[in-house]
Amino acid sequence: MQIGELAKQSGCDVETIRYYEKAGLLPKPARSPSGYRRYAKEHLGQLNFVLHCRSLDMPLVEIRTLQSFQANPNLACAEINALLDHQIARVHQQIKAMHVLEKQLLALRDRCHDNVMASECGILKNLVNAAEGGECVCHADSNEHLLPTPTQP
Amino acid sequence: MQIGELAKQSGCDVETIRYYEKAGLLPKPARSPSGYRRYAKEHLGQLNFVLHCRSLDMPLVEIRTLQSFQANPNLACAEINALLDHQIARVHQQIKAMHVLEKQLLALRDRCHDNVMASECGILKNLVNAAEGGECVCHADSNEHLLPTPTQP
DNA sequence: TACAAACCCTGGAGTTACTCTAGGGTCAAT
DNA sequence: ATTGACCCTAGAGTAACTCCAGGGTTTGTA
Repeated sequence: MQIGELAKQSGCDVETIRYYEKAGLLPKPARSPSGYRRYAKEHLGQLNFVLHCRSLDMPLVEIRTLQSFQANPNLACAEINALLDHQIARVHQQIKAMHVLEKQLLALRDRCHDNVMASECGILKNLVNAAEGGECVCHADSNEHLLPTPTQP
Repeated sequence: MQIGELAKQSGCDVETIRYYEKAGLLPKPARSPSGYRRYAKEHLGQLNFVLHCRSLDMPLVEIRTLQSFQANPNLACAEINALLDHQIARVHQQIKAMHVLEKQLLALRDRCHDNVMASECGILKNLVNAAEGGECVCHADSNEHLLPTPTQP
C-alpha cells in the first residue's frame, strides 16, 4: 500500500509518517520504481505502536527505547517499568502544577467582571501591582513557579 | 544597571531578557558607550510583569496584548476578561486530559511489577498487542486522544 | 603595566514534534 | 492531451527559550 492508504488506516497524517521515518521510528519501506513508498502490514503495526505510545504522551526518545526492547526481547524489562514510572511522575507533577495554575487564574479572573476602562480593570491592576512588588491575588499563597518548563522536564 | 544586575533582581536569565527584548516584550534600553545595555527601574517593573504573566503560563502574544492595555488605559477591558477566560478554559481542559492520561498510564504500569524478560513484560506486551488491533488496558474506556496537541491549542 | 576573571555583545544554531510550503514527478481516467 | 489525485524532496516555520562561537570591555590584582 502507498503512504496515503497507511495514513488512512492508521489515522495518522501523511506528513507525520514521513517525519517518523526520518526520525528513525519507522523502518524505511521499499520503493516503487517511481520512488513511491510501499508499505506492508508490519508497517501498520509499527506505526500503530508509535501512535499508541504518543497517545500516552511519551516522547519520541522513549518510544525508541521501547522499540529496542521489542527488537531484543530477552533484555530485562526493568527499564520499561522505570520509563513508565518516570512518565507517571511527570504527569502527576504536571497535574499538580496545573491545579495551582487554575486557582491562580481563577483568583485573578475574579478581580473584574465588568467592562470598564483598562486602567480600572482589577485584573490588569493586579498584574501591574504585582510587577511593582506589591501583593497579587494569584500568587497570594507561595505556590509560585511550580510549573515545569514544557521543553525540558 | 547592567543586564546581569537586572537578571539577578528579577530572577530571570540574561539570555531570556535579551530574548524578550528581541520579541518586543521589553523596550530597547539605552546603551553605554561600549554598547552595554543600561536599565532603569521601570525596566525591572516591565520585566516582572512579563515574568508574572509567564508564571501564569500565558503565551507571549497574550502578554503583548495585556501590555497594549497598559499603554492604552482607556480601552475597554472586555478583551482582558476574555483572555483570562480563554486561558482558564485551556488549563481546565488540560487538567482533564492529564487525569485521563494518568489513569491510562497507571493501568499500563500495573501490568508488570517484576523484572522479567522484555518479551514477558506485561507493559510491552500490552503495547504491542494494542498496536496489532487488540485490546489494551490503557485505552480500555474510550477516552483516547483527549490530549490537546501542545504546539497548537 | 600586564594579565586574568568576570562581565558584556552579536548572530546563529539547537531543542520538540510536528506542520506547511514550493516546486516538481507519476498515474488513472476522460 | 489533459485533468485531478496522488506522490516526492528539501527547507522553513511553530513556542519559548537555551547554548554556542567568537569577540570586546571592565575591574582587580601582581
